[in-house]
Amino acid sequence: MPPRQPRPPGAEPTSFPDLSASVGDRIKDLRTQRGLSLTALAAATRLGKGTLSELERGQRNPTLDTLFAITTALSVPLGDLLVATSGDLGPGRPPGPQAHGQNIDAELIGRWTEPAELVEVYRMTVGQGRRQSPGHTAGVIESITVVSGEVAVGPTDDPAHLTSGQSHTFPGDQDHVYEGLAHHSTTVLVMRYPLTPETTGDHHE
Amino acid sequence: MPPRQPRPPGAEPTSFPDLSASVGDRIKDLRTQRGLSLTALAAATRLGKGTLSELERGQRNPTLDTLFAITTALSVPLGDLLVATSGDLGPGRPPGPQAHGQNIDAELIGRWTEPAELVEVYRMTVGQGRRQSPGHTAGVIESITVVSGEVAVGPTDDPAHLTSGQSHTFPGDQDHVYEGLAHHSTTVLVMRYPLTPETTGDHHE
DNA sequence: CCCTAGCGTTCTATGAACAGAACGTTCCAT
DNA sequence: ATGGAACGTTCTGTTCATAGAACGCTAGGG
Repeated sequence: MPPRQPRPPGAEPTSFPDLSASVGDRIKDLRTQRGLSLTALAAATRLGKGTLSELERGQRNPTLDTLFAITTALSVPLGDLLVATSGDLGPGRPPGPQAHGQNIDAELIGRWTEPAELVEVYRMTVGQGRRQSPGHTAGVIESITVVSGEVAVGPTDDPAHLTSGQSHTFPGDQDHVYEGLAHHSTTVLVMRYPLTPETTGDHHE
Repeated sequence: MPPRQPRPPGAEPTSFPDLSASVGDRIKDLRTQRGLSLTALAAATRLGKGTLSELERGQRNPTLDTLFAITTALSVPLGDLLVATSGDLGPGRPPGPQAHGQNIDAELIGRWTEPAELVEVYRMTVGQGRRQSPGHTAGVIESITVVSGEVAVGPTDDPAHLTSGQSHTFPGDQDHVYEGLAHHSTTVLVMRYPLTPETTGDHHE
């Protein structure tokens, strides 16, 4: 569907139902592609689910903040909402942008490839308590920066104790632990996966 | 869900623009490029010129309709406003001691509010050379994690030397430096702006 | 000196975007 | 059947983006 027509002078000054509708369609496509419910996307974006419901049906005129919250949760560039061309979102990426643990939530906010590695950036919130993580694929390196709260992270036998503003880097391919020491902690997690020839890169600048 | 950005009184706009500010800068650039006054652009877009004035200064959170009206009047694609975080960082700010300068690109990939602060996450790429950054608004804290390459960052008089996987945290409200030591470096930058309850609005009703 | 004309900013009222709760539905488990 | 869990929709009150007017500023002309 054409996203919209450049409105000739004399048309309605307010509200372009075409535009809102096409953006809404696009959001719904992206959401369902990932198998997310409205409730899940609402949680990931921190938007009201009523808001999303009406947005998807073109009954709202979203603000820039709202659009940005949605695109980052869905990990697409902002422009992707505005070119309603039914662009499929590239290869893989079935799992969706966020993962749940009892105590841990991770939302993918950035992902790109370097010459020799794939980089993913997560916003991770950690509730109080300890959580073991088995090693991931070989060669993975994790860097965590604490935004708020207090955590102990790192190799199971030698975790680092971090508070606001502190960072730590450790190998992600051996068992490690995330332990929330405050009631609620927010962190930024950078994961770097060595690029094997099979791991085909993704797009996005 | 992000309620509203902090706009500390009397402070210059940050040179790591938040989303609204960067879009505002972009609009102003495009408008002045064309020799248009606010009044003229208001007429062309059928928006209030007060609206445009505040938009350009990052004091509003425009809706999709508003953005569309502006882009069509200026005949640029909508996406042109939204990638405004790429490119030069801080419009022509510092004639400082930068040797090669300008070689910095920052893309906003995450943004949310904590109870007491606004958090922004950038993917920042740094070319070789040194770049001074003037202090941003009071209380800002920056944390940088190097993904690839090699940089020296921090307070101008005491920068830290970082390579892949290393991180550093420093106050962003005093002069600091970003220096790329490798030909090309990629980093993740976390900026935290204190949210003081009263700085939310410059006017009240 | 006024005056007027253009500029960008600030003010005021209104309507809409928003969060969150309440609702109706469907689909399981018991 | 009955409960409850998940879904998407609708409702309600609050916040904020918007239009347009009023304002202050800087010329330039008579």
